[in-house]
Amino acid sequence: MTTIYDVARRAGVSAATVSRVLNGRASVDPELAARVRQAAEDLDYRPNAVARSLRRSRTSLWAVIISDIGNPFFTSMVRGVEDVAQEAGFSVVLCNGDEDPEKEARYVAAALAERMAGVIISSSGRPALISRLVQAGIPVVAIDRQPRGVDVDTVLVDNIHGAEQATTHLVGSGYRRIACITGPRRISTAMQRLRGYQKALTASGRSRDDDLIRYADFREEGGYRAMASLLETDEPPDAVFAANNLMTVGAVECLVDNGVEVPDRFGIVGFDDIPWADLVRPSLSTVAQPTYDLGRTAASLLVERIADPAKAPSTVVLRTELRVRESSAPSAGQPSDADDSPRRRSSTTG
Amino acid sequence: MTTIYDVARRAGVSAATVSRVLNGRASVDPELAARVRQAAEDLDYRPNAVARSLRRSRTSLWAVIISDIGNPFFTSMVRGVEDVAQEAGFSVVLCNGDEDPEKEARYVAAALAERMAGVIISSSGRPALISRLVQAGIPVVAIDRQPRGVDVDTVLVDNIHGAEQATTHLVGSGYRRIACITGPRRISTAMQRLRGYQKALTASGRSRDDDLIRYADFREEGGYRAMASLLETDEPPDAVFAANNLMTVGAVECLVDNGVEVPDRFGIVGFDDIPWADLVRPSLSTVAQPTYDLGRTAASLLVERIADPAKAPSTVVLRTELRVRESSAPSAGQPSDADDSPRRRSSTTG
DNA sequence: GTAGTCACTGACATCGATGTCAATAGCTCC
DNA sequence: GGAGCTATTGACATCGATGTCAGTGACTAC
Repeated sequence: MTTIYDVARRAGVSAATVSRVLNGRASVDPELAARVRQAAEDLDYRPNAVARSLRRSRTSLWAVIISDIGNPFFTSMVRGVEDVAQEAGFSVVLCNGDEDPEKEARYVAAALAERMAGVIISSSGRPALISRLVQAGIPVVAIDRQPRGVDVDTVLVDNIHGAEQATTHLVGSGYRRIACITGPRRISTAMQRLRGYQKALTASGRSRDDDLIRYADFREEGGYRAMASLLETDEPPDAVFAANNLMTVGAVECLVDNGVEVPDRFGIVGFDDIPWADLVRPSLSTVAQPTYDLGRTAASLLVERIADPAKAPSTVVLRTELRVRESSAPSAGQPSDADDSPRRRSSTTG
Repeated sequence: MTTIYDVARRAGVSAATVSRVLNGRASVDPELAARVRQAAEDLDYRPNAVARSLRRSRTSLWAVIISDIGNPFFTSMVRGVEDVAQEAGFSVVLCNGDEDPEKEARYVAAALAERMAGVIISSSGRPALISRLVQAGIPVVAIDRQPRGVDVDTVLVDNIHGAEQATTHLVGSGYRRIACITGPRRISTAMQRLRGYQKALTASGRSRDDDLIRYADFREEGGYRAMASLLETDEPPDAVFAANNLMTVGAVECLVDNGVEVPDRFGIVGFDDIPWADLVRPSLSTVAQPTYDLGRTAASLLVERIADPAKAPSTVVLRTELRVRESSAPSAGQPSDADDSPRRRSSTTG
């Protein structure tokens, strides 16, 4: 690979001058500048980012550590991050924490070792990981999940309100025994969505029944198993609120496998939209999150923090939106166009 | 951040000795070594990967440049890469090319500038990008898509055979006018899958009709538009082979929106599986790819290439598997259990 | 004519880790 | 006892880009 010295030699100047020309930071004689540019082009010179990072003690890479690359929620978020990052002159690399604290720790270590310019993290692990980044002076933004006991910029959605709205909707649709499949206790979104569910039940005057709550793993299989376990109880529920998209899919698969009629016999609403929600039969009611905007917002916060590392951390909360589709609307409550639209084929035959 | 000199000072040795202890490359007095390790731990010392990379002129990061992070095909592949990378002591960062040659070029530039240890790329752009990496001496493996005119390690699936099998299956199911929605002409998989389709039609004695071919963009919207345009022709098809998963979803959405009965009036098979293929109604017949193994294989090739940069490039071709579900099986040809399983609700009413 | 200002340039140190080389000490062998 | 060997250690150069500082020449102001 050609270095700055090769360019300097070819242009007949010093390395310092080449650096000045290519970074445009100081004035250089136009004729010399032209020679340098020509030499750089002739040699197809590309500055060594490693050397530059070492000298400047900062890089131009952001690490986005997401907790499950297989979850479409994160992929859309990443696009939002990328778009802002690019405008600000950063490149984004993704790290797949995979809901595995070990794996996540490895990526945090890598981000530290590589002295990344910033980190956006949706943590499934210990808040200590985030503290470590903060202590090392690496700008961090937490996204989607709130790390406990660490004071960093954070972007969240109103989980409690979203879950409350979804549960209230199930109540309003006439379901009587509403269960909740939420995520691991250590993850803030799991607990907040559970709280929203409980709040809605209390508000509608229902008694609280912990037998109706399952803590799963935010994955499809976990949702399936949790649903199966709910169906096996003495008094099975007739509706469920699932705290993320993959578990919703798992729960529906379980219902289908057990021949339970959705939505007539059983209602379901999931937190977070899924792609192709319209293609699935019955189509799924969901609490949609502004995933792209989550990413954009987090990235903007990161840009600000990099510009001013001393500023006080802020938390941004974005709103969710309940999207009612077929899975939570028993035929009695359906809008009148339900049966003649070609996109709707609700199973009212059973 | 603490440096190697801080550790050296605290342990009362030279920086060289610290380096030796921590890398275990040369013999050091056990007592000194213990002091060094203690000091490193006391100070929570983490070697600066940037400085190390500069000195060694190689990093321990792999870049995986995928063409669409929203496509589940790639997410599963990435897991395969990660698992192998970890065993070999590398970290994987993902770059989202987003089917955009510009964006992809930026990530290739970043991989070059950062002197990444290796690159696995599913290129949507010009082969020149890959050549540039090769010329710079960066180990590269092409995955999923074959770059033209560049001699690098490559991992592919048998696209022609898979497409041929899918199309033959449509022929065998009794469909008569079978269309093909493929991807951009510049992408090898698009052209190979088209060729497989054509081969199958020729083999079954059908005449070739270029009006039945659409070149879309490998995305959902493109699939939708292509399907719409096929339906608008004077002699619309009664079946379609779609060359990737997202376009298949788009095509199905278009069919549903137009009230076309699948599979009785119209058959469809897509290349590459989708998650929740079983939840979608009608469930989709697909050509499944061994995505995880694709990733593992590519990663293994990369490990070998890094170990021996001079070895001759090899190409590995993995097999696909046709998964017949509802979307390509009109009721006449259905197996007998089609109508009483709770998972099957084919629309035989129309 | 001289001091002062300005634009421009190159030499040099620096970022942090590591490879190389020479120096030292301890040992064996004859 | 001295040559020869090995094990261990630190000083130093190095990777490539860039910030700093001093020096040069041209120009202006008095």
